[in-house]
Amino acid sequence: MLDLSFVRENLEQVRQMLRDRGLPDPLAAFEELDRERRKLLTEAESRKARRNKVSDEIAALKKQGQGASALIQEMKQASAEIKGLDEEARNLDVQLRAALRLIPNLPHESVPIGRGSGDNREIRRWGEPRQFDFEPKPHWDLGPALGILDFDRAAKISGARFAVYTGVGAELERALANFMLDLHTREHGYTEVLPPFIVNSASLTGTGQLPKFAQDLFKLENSDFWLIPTAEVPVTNLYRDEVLEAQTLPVKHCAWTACFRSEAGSYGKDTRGIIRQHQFQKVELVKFSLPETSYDELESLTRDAAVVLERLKLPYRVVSLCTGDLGFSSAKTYDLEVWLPSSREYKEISSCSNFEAFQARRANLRFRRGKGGKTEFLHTLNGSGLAIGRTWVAIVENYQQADGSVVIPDALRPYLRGLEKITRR
RNA sequence: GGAGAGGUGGCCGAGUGGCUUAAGGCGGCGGUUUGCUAAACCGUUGUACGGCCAAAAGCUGUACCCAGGGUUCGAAUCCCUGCCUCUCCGCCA
Repeated sequence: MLDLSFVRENLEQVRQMLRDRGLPDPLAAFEELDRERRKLLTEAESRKARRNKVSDEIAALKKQGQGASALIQEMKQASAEIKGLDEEARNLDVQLRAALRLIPNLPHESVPIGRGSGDNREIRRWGEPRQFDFEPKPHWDLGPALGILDFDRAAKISGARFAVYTGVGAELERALANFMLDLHTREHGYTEVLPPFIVNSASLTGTGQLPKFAQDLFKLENSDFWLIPTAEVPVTNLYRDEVLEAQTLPVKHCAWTACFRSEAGSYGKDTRGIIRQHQFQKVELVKFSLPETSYDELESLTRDAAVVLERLKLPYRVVSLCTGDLGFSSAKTYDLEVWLPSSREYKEISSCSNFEAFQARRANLRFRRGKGGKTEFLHTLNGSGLAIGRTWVAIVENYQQADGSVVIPDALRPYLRGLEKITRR
């Protein structure tokens, strides 16, 4: 959410931003609503001031044993009027906030302007895609053939967009989680968190998934419980409504969780394999930062995520998302895209974003400089470090051999009791 | 699932409709005293949104005692609903 007075004072800039993002303008009535609301508020408040004063007078009169029925009658009337004014003001406030919550974040000035993924800017590449002397197979052929992935039984017990990992397939998934968590906690200075995978709607509103993106989420029946679409939600909300001390910043957390997404509206996209699933695992990196250092923190967070790919020797590139492709809450996003030989393209495996104060305002995440300082909204950042299922895919596809076996990258072998190769058994 | 007790400022804790401008204490901050430390003493103390002001300081208004409704001229206090915490019982990995 953007700051109300910021929008009030920079209406044209906000409108230009919406055009850059290619979105309709929800601000048509904004100025009028805002003005009317403030007028009502001032009126109601001055009447309340009078009511408070007269109530004291009534108390004083009664104490002296005098009657006050004329004043009480007057205040009865006044209270009814105040009630009406309050209600009108609240109405306008609800409308105003609804409009405000539908406005996406302002992109950082370094974000390229463009309409879609075609306008994203490549920042750098790492590693060379391997030259195969045979036709590389997709993971949805390799996995079932090796007996480490089972789509048929997943469809039976759950449905489409689910997978069962078996044997070394399951172990590989677990090894990747441990490998990533160890790297980020021991070498990159993140404190591990294992949060609930179910959160309430206040948390989802804090990070911006609600109210606009409810259709992407799984909701549990007869409750205010939702399955988390990413660890970003519980971890960013850890400090909701709290005031952190400036010297503790940046606070850096990593978390392994399962993630659940309804994938409504993605019919026909990535239908084969495990690229797009209703349930997947992810290690997430989350930072709470001072405003003035948040873009440095974005660079280092992106590096921290990229190190996972480098240790696994998986070729990747870094892309800066353009205004049209940028997420709702993000001011700037780098996608890490890993090379997938079967489709001969780079595929998103991590998305690292600086939200500036956008989430902090919604979730009321603040910090204080020194003892007497004013509270300020801090900046939040997060990125996958990495999506585990997609890393699993990248390893199986990039390390496949002509005979259908898969070599385990060196860095992962200690996590798989020294196993060097996955073969059909 | 059953029974009960609770939710008040950074923390502890008082507060049964107006004398509360939320007592008192702890902590924090500033000061006096002190060779230093400690102690004692004095002062001070939250958040949000408005108004006055060029701006800051300052002054001022409103709201906030878990949340949302209600009763009342007036609610931390009375009523209703919800959420959360704790204790005991039952069930359970």
